[in-house]
Order: sequence, then C-alpha cells, then structure tokens
Amino acid sequence: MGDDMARLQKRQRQKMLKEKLNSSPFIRDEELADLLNVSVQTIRLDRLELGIPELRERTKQMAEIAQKQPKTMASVDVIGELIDLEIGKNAISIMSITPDMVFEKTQIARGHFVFSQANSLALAVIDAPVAVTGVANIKYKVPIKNGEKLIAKAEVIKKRGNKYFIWVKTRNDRQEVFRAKFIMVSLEQ
Amino acid sequence: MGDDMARLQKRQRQKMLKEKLNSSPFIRDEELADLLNVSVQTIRLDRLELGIPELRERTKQMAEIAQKQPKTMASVDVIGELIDLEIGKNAISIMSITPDMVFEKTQIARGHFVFSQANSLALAVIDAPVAVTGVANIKYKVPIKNGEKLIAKAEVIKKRGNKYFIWVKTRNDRQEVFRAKFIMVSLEQ
DNA sequence: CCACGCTTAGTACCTAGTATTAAAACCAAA
DNA sequence: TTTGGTTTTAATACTAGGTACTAAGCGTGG
Repeated sequence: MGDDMARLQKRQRQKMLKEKLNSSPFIRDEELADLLNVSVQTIRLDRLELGIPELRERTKQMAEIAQKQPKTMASVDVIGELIDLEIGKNAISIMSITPDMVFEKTQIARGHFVFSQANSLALAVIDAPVAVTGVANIKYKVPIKNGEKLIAKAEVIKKRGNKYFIWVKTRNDRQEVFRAKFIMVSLEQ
Repeated sequence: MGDDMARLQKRQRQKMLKEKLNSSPFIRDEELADLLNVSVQTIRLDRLELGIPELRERTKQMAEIAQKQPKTMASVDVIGELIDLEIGKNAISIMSITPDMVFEKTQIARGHFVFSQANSLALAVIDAPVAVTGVANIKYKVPIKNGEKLIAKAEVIKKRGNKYFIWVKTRNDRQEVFRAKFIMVSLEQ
C-alpha cells in the first residue's frame, strides 16, 4: 500500500461517481479514473452497474432536452393542460406543480405559476380573436406545495361591450386554493 | 456560364446546408450528403468553408449552453433584474420583453410576465424570511409590445401583523403600463 | 488544349467509448 | 491453508463520426 489515497469501497466510489457526474457531466472515464484512483475499466463497470451512459450519450441527451425545451412556459398559449373548453362560457385546465415551480426552502409554489394558469385560461375561454388582461383581482387562499395537481375552472360571468368578466377558481384535491376575477379586454385590430 | 452555374449551385447547396442544420442540428454528414445529393466529402468541404463543426462538437456546444443557462424563469427568484432594493421599503427591477414573451400574432406581451415581475419584486421587498402572496389587485393600463423595457417599482405601504401591503407600478419608457396592489403574508415556520 | 474550380475517392488517424475474455488481487469462511 | 467469491485490472477487437491529407476525375471558359 504505497498509494497516497486509500482506495475506497465500491459503494462509496459509485456514490462519488454519481455525485461527480451530477456536478460536472462533461467528464471522460479516464478523468474519472484519475479522480477516484481506480482504473478506467473499473469506472466503466461502475457506469454499467449504475446505468450511466457514456459521455457522448450524456451530452447528446442534454442537448436534445435543451432543444425541445422552448416549449416551456414562455411560448405556450395555455399554461397547464386544457381539458375542457366551451368558448364564451367556461373552461378547465390542469397543471401539476413541479419542483422547479416551488421555492427550494419551503417547497411552496411561486405565486405567478398559479396566476399564469388562471390568466391563460381566462384568455382561452373568451370568444375574441385578440384580447388582453385589463384588471384582475386575485386571492391565494392556502399555500400550494410541490407535487400538487391544480384544477382551474374559468367561467365567463358577463360581457359588456368589449369587456369580458371572468371568474377563475383553482382547487387542489382537497380545497379551493386560489380564485381570481378577470376583466379581459377584446381589442379591435 | 457553366462555371457560374457550378458556383451558384455550390452557394445554393451551402445555403440549404445551413438551413437544414439550423432546423435539425443532430444530423450526420452522411445523411446530409444523401439529402443534398452530393458526396460526404463535399459536405465536409462545405462545413469547413462555412466554419460549421462536426455533429459531436455541435451537440456538445448545445449541451454546454443549456448547462450554463442562467436559469429560466422557472427557478429564478426575482424575475427581471433587481437594480435597487431597500428591504422593507422599496425595490426596483427591470425586465425586457423578448420575442418569446409575446403573442406571435399581435406581438403583445402575455400578461403573466408583467405580473411575474411585479409579484416577485413585491416578495423581494418585504422583510420576512418566508412569505406568500395573499391578495392582488392588478390593472393593465396599456398593451405592452415586444422589445419594450419595463421598470417596476415596488413600495411597502404598510405592515399590519404578518401582512404587508405593497404597491407596484410598472412603466415603459413613456408611461405607466401596469399597476398592482399586493397583500403578502409572512408565514411562521 | 489545358488550366481552374468543383467534386469525389481513398487512406491513415483520432476520440471516447462498447463488448468480451482473461488474469490477477483481495477477502473471508471452511 | 486451501478454496471460492467478489472486485479490479488488463488486453484485444470493434464502433461511430468524424479530421487531415493526397490524388484523381469532371466540366467548362478562355
């Protein structure tokens, strides 16, 4: 035993391997072997056991995800999944709260996601080619946690001129968590 | 005329090559050669001339860009750039309306981005470790277009118990475009 | 006719691996 | 101590998707 660093146990090494690849995914087997003080073959057996693909495959997967990403909140019309729509009357959408929508510390959803679901639903339900949000009165009733599934129901209450009055109520599986009253304004082009 | 023709064909092919790689970047030289009806070597000469790297390098670059992304809207705390903050009193943030924030047809900003900027600013300005949005009354005064730069100013109006009353006013370079009144609720852990 | 630009062919080499076989090292129980 | 099992290392053949380079063919204008 002349090695500077004592050789680690297999499990411990595999744990470190995973962590290392998590923090810096663009790393070759040879570099990993150096870091963990084992041979390249060992690293490859470890990857095989852990089901971790090779560098090029990892890179490709990341790039593909990045490519498909533009369909995030930014460019989508209705946030959440539109599951029912009767134009001019009512609409329903479902949205799941994912880890990236919550505050890390508290696991409570950032308010604007809930608002976005409701606002986009209110826009979808009205019978107008072009419209913008005019006024909104909103109330968050209970904090929403990671993993919850939110069901938003929008209802057109009345229409006056180019103004639409819409109620949106959002529930999780137990209770109402949010409600909003929107006045949407239809624009003449 | 033949020489010119050939040159034109080359230019045209290279243009098509660029377009093709733009729309589907995960494509091998061999597939490109098939598509453009030339040999693999020609494709490689074209890439060389145009300074387009090989598939693996392209993939790697995309993955690296995705990795370095300064976080999307999802996981960022303050939406927009926080440029001034006096905790418990006021705060200012700037956000530019980019093409992915607007409706394609009208080039008008989706309402929830403006809301998100204001809401996250209201949350940043209060002097509480954990807080959620309770109530909001918001008004969109004029439609906001692609490319505009929005300056949001938040001001804590009063504090009663665990409730903070905050005004946020958002302007573009000409006028006030949005205003909101928030009641934020500080939570006890 | 032949020079020039464009295109194709062919070869050697590269990286970061996989897949497989085999030998060595270690560790503990019988 | 011997045996057997796991773990580690080594060695070899093969792969994809290229680069780099040399050489040859093709088409056309001057």
